[in-house]
Amino acid sequence: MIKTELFNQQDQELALMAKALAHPARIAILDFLAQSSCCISGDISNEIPLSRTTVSQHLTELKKMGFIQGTVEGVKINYCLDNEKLKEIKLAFEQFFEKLLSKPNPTCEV
Amino acid sequence: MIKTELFNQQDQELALMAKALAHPARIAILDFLAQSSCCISGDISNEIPLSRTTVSQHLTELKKMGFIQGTVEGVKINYCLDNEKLKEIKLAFEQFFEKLLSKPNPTCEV
DNA sequence: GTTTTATGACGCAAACATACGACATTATTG
DNA sequence: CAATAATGTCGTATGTTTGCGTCATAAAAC
Repeated sequence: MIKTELFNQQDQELALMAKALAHPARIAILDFLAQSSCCISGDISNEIPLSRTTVSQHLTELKKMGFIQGTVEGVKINYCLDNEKLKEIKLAFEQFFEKLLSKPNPTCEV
Repeated sequence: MIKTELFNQQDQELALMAKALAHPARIAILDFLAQSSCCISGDISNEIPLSRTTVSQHLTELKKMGFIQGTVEGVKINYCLDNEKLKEIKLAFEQFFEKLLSKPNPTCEV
């Protein structure tokens, strides 16, 4: 019943990136990682009003799409933004919107 | 079980915009509307490999988030991009990514 | 005024996402 | 090596999205 494979590769990828941002918790996590000058581990869970388990899942999701990286440091894990990848993602969105806006508004009125 | 209301307004709004883009069909619809020099009605269904009903739902979703407008013209409906609103959305994403990238990559290595 | 055409609304089933507690794992601490 | 701490994984409940067929509606064509 899922039909995403019917669409072209580029559309699918942009949709996946958008999906990764499609939850306020994940936006908040990215915000928090950007603000903490160095990358923090499970302190993220304390900043997000969700259970540790749920936050862990959101982190996994963000990692899967390349927004963040995790570095094991003993028992702890340091998560941080992947700035290079973020630049790519930013560019993908920008180019998409540029494409949409490259034509003047059509005359929709009858 | 839904906990979005626990997050701040801005995060919620960005998440909703991202959600609207989180399906390849909706990306494809926006692409198509951008390419057709004037706005087209149900021809969109013919361009998207999904049933007319499903496309209609995706259109409703895009309209709800302000990406597109629909103008009734007799039996037909002309859909078109809302360029003004698109500019706002584009800006919101840009500012979000700027914020994330405003700090140098933290030193994640041990 | 009946038929056709273009659409949206409704309802349902299958797939996915979200949220969480309980368990497993692994590194440190004592 | 036992206890503790920091995490991830699994299973499960519930909520949401996707996709579609059928029906309703309303303009246009006959």
